Amino acid sequence: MTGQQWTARFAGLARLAPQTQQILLEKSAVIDVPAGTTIFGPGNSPENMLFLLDGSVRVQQTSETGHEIVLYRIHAGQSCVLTTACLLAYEDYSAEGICETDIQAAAIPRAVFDELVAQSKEFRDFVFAAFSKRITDLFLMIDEVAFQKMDVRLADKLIALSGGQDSIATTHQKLSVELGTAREVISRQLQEFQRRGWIEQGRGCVNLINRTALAGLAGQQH
Amino acid sequence: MTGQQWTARFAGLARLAPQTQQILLEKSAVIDVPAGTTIFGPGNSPENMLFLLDGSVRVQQTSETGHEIVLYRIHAGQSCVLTTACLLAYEDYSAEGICETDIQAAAIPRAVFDELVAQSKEFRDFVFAAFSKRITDLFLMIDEVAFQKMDVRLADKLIALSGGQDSIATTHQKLSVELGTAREVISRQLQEFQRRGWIEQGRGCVNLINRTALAGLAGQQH
DNA sequence: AAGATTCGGTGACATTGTCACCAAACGATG
DNA sequence: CATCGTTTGGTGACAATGTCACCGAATCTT
Repeated sequence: MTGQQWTARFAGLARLAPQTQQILLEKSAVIDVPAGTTIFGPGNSPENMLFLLDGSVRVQQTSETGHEIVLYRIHAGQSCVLTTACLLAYEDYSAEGICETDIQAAAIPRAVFDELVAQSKEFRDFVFAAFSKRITDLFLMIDEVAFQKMDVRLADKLIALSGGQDSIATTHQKLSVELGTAREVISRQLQEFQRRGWIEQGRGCVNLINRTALAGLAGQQH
Repeated sequence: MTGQQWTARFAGLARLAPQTQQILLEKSAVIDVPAGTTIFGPGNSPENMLFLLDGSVRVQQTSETGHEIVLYRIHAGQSCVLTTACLLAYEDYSAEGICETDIQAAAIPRAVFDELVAQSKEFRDFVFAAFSKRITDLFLMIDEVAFQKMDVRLADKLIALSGGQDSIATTHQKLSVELGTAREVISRQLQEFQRRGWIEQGRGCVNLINRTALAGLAGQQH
């Protein structure tokens, strides 16, 4: 992947005017970052707005009590809205972004971003749509954290993390961070799922045996 | 309050170029809405972006299980970011905005908003700062809902709702919606605060007796 | 092979959420 | 004023979840 013409690969950017795409291509740098890197976090504000070309970034937060929770993920074709937000508002991050895979991203300088927002209605719509989606997703997350039962949330998360595969490489500890709960809660719930024959467990992995049953629980609303 | 020159009254807008302020003043309509009105919600998307000149709007969400939770409030000088978001992203609202007081607002048509974002760097900064603040506040709320103890959250909320006064006109039910919990939980916790001599209760009101003690609990982080 | 670390299991208990009631206060109405 | 319905808040039992203090087994390091 050379990075040339990357604007054409994503629906949100391909509809930009040719000269707008040209500015993006000319004035941004394509960078590669290895998995595990913290690309932004407290005391580490990037100079540029990142547009993710390949890979995924996990955004999570650590509370003052030491509890962690995953807020969302950024995938290829998405911009890091929090980066954008903090670039523009001069605020400290309250969250950190960790590369879950090796990633490739376009680094767009602040001034270029501002110029594009001013010049291109399509780019404005892209940016505001990203903000909007992020906020409404956070609304849904608040609803889930506040009101959804843990078994439903865990079933939901297992389906989401499986990505169509039947085996998930993760630990109880990592799952507890995904949902903002305690490791013991995950252990008990997975035992219950196993007792029902919906999953099988190994050290560091969970195998989905009955995806339909899990999806049924996840789909329930109360 | 005539509404003339309202742009000058708010720090975020007063620094706009005079011609930008002129566009805002000329192309937006100042409207008055009585307390209790739902200014936006599912199936009720406003045509305009609202900029609040006076009063406050409570934004809350009802889950599919019927549980309610207050997400945030919009006060004078703030724009309704969710309105903005949905104007620009064509999405359905997942939340509703209810006037807590009689309000006065400037209704800015979508096209005018877009024009201002394109023309004025100061306006862009204002809008993105509002989005950024909203998102980081939602991060804090997720952290609080997921990890903070209920007594701390309630003490915090009582201080916030008091607005410096020593008497709060509210019900246990309303407080439970503020925190996304059950009425019984609020009742028990308020009884405990009363037992400690921190508050006194009347039907439909809570009187703060020992604000310092409440603030101390609210300030604790674990 | 030995020691350290990670991973997961377990029981006891505290906190919070849910449910099914109840009674008192309040408001509307005749 | 008397009555009725609604709102508000109190209560106990129980379920779900969070917290704490452990433990042993698997894995990794050296």
